[in-house]
Amino acid sequence: MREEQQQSDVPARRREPRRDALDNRDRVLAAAAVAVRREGTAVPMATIAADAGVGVGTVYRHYPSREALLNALTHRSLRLVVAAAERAASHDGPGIECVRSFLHQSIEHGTELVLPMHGGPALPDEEALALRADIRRTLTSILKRGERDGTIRSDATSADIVIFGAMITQPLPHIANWKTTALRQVVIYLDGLSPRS
Amino acid sequence: MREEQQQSDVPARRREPRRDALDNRDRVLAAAAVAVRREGTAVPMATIAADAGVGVGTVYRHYPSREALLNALTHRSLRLVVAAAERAASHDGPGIECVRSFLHQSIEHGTELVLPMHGGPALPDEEALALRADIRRTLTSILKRGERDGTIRSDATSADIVIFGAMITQPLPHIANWKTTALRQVVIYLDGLSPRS
DNA sequence: CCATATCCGGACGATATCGTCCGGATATGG
DNA sequence: CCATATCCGGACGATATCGTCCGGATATGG
Repeated sequence: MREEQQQSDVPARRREPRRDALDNRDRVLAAAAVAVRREGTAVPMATIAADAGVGVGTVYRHYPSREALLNALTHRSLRLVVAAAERAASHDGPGIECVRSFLHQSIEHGTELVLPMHGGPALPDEEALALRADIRRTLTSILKRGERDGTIRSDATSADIVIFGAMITQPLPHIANWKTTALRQVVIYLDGLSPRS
Repeated sequence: MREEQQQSDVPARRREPRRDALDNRDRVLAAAAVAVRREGTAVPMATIAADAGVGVGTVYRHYPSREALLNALTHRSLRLVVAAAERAASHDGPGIECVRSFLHQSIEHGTELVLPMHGGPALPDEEALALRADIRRTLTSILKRGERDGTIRSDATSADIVIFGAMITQPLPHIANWKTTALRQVVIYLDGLSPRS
């Protein structure tokens, strides 16, 4: 009663995923980020599919539920923030310039980011915690450096930077050049981060 | 063929709206603000009705469409901001303390505010423009005062304050005490608003 | 090049939300 | 207190979105 089955006790070697499938997966995730930031987390899946140029079936195949999709979006955002923090930390200049770099990168990412503040899920899972820890560690080292070289006040914490970074990525749809506006807030905030005279 | 009609060429004197109707109207608007900030602008009308403790019919009677409701929410928010600015301006202390008061009041309003940054409509109508002008005027006078008494840098604009105020009213659902976090950002920002030494 | 595992699009039944409408309840003016 | 203008709740038909499923297309390994 088990003829015609492949040898089923050996976990069948699966092919690598097809290239087109991986491409579509990326396209869906990128389109979903923008769509969620534009229309909210209840944006119809059909809209995301259309924006990504695929059928709804493809969206559901890669992300079986809206929850799974939103979780993937937030993980992706956390990875983007980790990368931004590490790039900022690799700068040569004083600590405050690393912070500036981090905030500028956050602005550049713009509507690609879907974090809890933007309506994304809270994600208490292990991977998210690890990514958050990464961000905290890297930013803390930047702040320490700034404190040593006298460019950052000593009571600043990584949470301050993370929160402000998320705040300025709120797009201001009715303002034509919101990037300029965001950069302006960064200037003032960085002055606030300098040691008190 | 016009007997039994009241004299119809005189614009019929309407009764005042009933008290219960006005109460319901307010309850709906307040519940809608919180619901929209919690679930986005696509939140089901039935949810808003349930939160307000009324039937859906009552919501649609006062606000015939979702668009009308969102517009009313944003008008209400603008009125709240106007009031906050004027209360801040009536303080006796130096200019920077007026700004602090304004930002603290914004935090207190929290999820009552539904502005374009929070997903609300852009509202280019006449009343909204007048309210925005009010806000700009009042904040500008505060900044001027601060510049004169030496507590605020001279290049700060009312737009800076408005935008930052809207930014810190983004709630951070995954953070237990987001008010504390917001107040912390205000401290740093206000230091950034002080004149450079 | 061929066999086939993998993937795709989108139709379709199920479910959710919309916005109206009306029988009954209630506040108001006199 | 009474007549009635005003208002209310929620049922209901219309419409929108969900998530599955399968016939056909396509990339891959050999």
